[in-house]
Amino acid sequence: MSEFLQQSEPPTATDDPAWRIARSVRHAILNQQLPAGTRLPESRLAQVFAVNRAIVRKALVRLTADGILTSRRNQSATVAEPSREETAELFAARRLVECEVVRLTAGALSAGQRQALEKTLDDERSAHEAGAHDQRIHHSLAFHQQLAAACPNRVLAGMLDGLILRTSIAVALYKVPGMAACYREDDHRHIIEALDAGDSKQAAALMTAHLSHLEARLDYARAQNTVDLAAIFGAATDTQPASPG
Amino acid sequence: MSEFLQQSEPPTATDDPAWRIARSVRHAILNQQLPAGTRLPESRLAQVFAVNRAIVRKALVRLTADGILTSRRNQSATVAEPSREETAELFAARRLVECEVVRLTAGALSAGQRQALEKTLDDERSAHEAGAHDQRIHHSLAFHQQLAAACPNRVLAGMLDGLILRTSIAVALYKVPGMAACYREDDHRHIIEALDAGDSKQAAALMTAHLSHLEARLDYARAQNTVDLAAIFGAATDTQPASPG
DNA sequence: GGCACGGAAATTGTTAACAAGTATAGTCAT
DNA sequence: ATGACTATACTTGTTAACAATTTCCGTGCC
Repeated sequence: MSEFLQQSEPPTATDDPAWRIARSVRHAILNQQLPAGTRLPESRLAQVFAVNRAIVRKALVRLTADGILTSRRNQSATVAEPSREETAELFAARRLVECEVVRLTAGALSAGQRQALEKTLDDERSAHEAGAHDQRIHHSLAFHQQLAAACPNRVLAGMLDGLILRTSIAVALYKVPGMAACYREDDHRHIIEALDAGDSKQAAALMTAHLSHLEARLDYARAQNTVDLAAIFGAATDTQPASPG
Repeated sequence: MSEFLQQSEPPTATDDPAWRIARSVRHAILNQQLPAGTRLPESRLAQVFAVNRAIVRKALVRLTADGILTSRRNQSATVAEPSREETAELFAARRLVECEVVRLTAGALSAGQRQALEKTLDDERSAHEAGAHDQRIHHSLAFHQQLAAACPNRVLAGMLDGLILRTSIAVALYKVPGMAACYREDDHRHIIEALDAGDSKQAAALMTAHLSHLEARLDYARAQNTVDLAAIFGAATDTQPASPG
């Protein structure tokens, strides 16, 4: 029934082990370490995170509800593989939601939020100039997430969090390899400037253009690669430790 | 992270027992049988639905992700109790999403969808004239759900499904008792007419007014009542059958 | 009468084990 | 060499039992 309302779920289950796993998976997806279609077997995740399978299952159910995993019966959960149609729908939904978010946020940024955004902008620019493609994407995503966090409407913010995740899967799936060069460096900064000026209309227009530009450079000819779960999540498996002779 | 994307999750888990439970709970909430704050203990639901607790837990995790239940650690899940602020945010989000949905749906209704909507309109009117308050609400919700189902953008449709559920909880929580009389009978019909005419702008405007009118007549002085789970879900518990004699 | 304390009941958290289904690889026949 | 077939390994589904926590109620004290 539901796949949005991401948000940080404030006090309730921060110490829930299932939540730690869900956060790790989301983080890995945002950092493009888990391409679309990647299988996530319960037992494997249970090993990697050193927890019971039931706990993994809880995280998996949640992530499936978020729409970033797909679960078929008696089969491993996999990272969602949004079709061309769904990708278009995701971008349309995100334009609608994120534009409203910036409208509501215009002129309402706290000093701390403004400062954090500025830092993200700098980090992003640095990464771009250094040619650190993955880093730039990471900071770019953080920019949008901070926008969501700054939105006074928490419901919309949660929806945007979910859409950011899902669109990032689609982008990783359909992006063209040499995409970094086409990155429009000042988009984010212009949006912040409109926000500072309290110009909600301008901010929304810039966001629409920004997202449309991103969508326009997908080419729908994907390639998926396999990954090592243990390496990504930084844990040892030691199921078959080699004994030195 | 996520609480939206309701939708029917087409092929994957239709036969999943956890799904049956989740659907029953959603249905009960939509029919105002489970007021906000109602506790839903795992063992009790396991009894009522004659399944294992793990299955119930799966449904509960999902419904929590949907934002219609809240789960605190070591405590029973309860039906969400949206605050005044969250209710306002829910309505704002729903206006945004549902207006876009009707915009996209205008002039794009299939014959079957059009016919189903017409029937719902008739049912709603009949229920209203008969003074069947609960029935009228049921058909009214069905109207909005059918609109979501008709939307070509499935992502937005899923988000709307979730928002309809959550706003219905808020409405049940904050509605004034004698609300039936204030129901604006022709709102839904006018929207359909705009949809038929392909007038997306008019349809969106009518929907905004419709939702704002609904929100405006909440009074934020709630009263919650307890309920009998077994009676609602129509199952026997027989934990302590009274022996005659 | 109200409040603090304590114990019992109820409830969720966690785990292990088994059952059932699916995918993989190897074999054999064509 | 290719195809179907079978056995094996892998993965998820389901269940029961125990541990930890919370809630509820009754008691005693102020």
